[in-house]
Amino acid sequence: MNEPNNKKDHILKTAEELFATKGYEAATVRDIADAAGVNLAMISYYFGSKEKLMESLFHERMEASRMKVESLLNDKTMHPFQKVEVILDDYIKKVIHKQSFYKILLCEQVMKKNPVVIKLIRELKLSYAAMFTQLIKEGQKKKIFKKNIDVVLALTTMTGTVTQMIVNKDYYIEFNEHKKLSEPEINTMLIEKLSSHLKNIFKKILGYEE
Amino acid sequence: MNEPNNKKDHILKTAEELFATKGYEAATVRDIADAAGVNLAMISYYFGSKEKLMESLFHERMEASRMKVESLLNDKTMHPFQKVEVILDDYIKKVIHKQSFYKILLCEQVMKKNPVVIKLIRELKLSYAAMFTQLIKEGQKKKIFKKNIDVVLALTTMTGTVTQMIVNKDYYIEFNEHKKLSEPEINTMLIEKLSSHLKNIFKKILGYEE
DNA sequence: AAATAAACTAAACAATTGTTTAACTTTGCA
DNA sequence: TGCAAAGTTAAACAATTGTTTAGTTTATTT
Repeated sequence: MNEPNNKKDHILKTAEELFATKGYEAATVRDIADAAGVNLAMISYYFGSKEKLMESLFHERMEASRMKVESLLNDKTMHPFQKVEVILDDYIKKVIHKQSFYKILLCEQVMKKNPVVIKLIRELKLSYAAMFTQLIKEGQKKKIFKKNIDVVLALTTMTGTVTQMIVNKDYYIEFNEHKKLSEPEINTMLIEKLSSHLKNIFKKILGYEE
Repeated sequence: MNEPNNKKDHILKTAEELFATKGYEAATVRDIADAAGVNLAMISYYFGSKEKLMESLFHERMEASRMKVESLLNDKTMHPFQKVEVILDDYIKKVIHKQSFYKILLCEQVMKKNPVVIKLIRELKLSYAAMFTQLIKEGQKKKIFKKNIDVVLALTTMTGTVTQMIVNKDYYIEFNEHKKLSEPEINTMLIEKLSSHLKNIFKKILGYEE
């Protein structure tokens, strides 16, 4: 399931790991080739260049993690805050289960170097904001959410909290003395904690009283 | 403003800007030397190496932004939540006014490459957590804050929201149509928005009812 | 089986990297 | 003034970078 079935995907997966741990610039094509167990030239052969390898990674991963939002927005039966909860849980799981990619994403947002990557990120952010705006309006129309909600600020807290947790992970474990837990157990715990934490926060942000 | 080592500080400031925009690896010592208008060899002369230049930057900036917490914690007259508000405002202003450094800090937290830098970050994080824990305990003793507050999770939302805002800045301006504002005006607005946003959130996190 | 295309490799490529050298100029002070 | 220390420079250093080449092996098609 998670195992890449062909060589190209294997290189992509290896590159993802190295970009996340060493950074894009510091991870050389030789590092990637060695770690993937393939010849140096195979990276140019399959992707054209290191830069395009990065772009392929973003195309691949962002396509795979696209939200299934339309059905959620059009659902007339589900409660607006339940929809918010679904979005929060969906995002949290995505980030925690794909920490390597979201580390790369975070750094690329800071650098803004690769134009193709920037464009992909921009489109994702704006679609996210538009979707969330619509959802909030629905809740406001039903007098469930308060007026004058700052959408981008709300989403900034969502993405900021979760991505920052990737980086704070070790401190979190150390501070709360969860060292005995295995890696999957830690991730499950983080998802749990982040979920209730952000749902609680979003009640306040949206002015929702249950 | 005493500046005994003008040139060294100038190089440091230039390097900070380039590390923030291009990243540590991509910003070459020649880039830094050219941008600072100094000879290439001056960087090795003053700092020893590129790596130590980075470490000098962190020593310099983190020392300068050290919290004046002791007086805050020992203050018996100020309300616990007022203290939280002071901490939030202090952190927000620091990050917004020193965006370049906090971009670098963010990336370094992801990479974890330079041991000296990692150690500095770790010490800062743990001292922050310890300080905040004490503050929360004070509020709990006075029956103002609720029990079972996740300190690291709370701080993760604080740092995550603010640092993420640096990265979301352009989208925030675009989405809310604030393009006409100047850079200082934007920063003032961001500080204002983040302040009320996080104070609101922390009321919920701490279970504080005004 | 022969021919053609795809997959793969080791070696070489030019360019760039951080750092050092050795010579030169300026500064500070006895 | 004299002169050592500090500051500054252009040039060179070895190592590493991403990419390409030219050739070989493997797979597919006819």
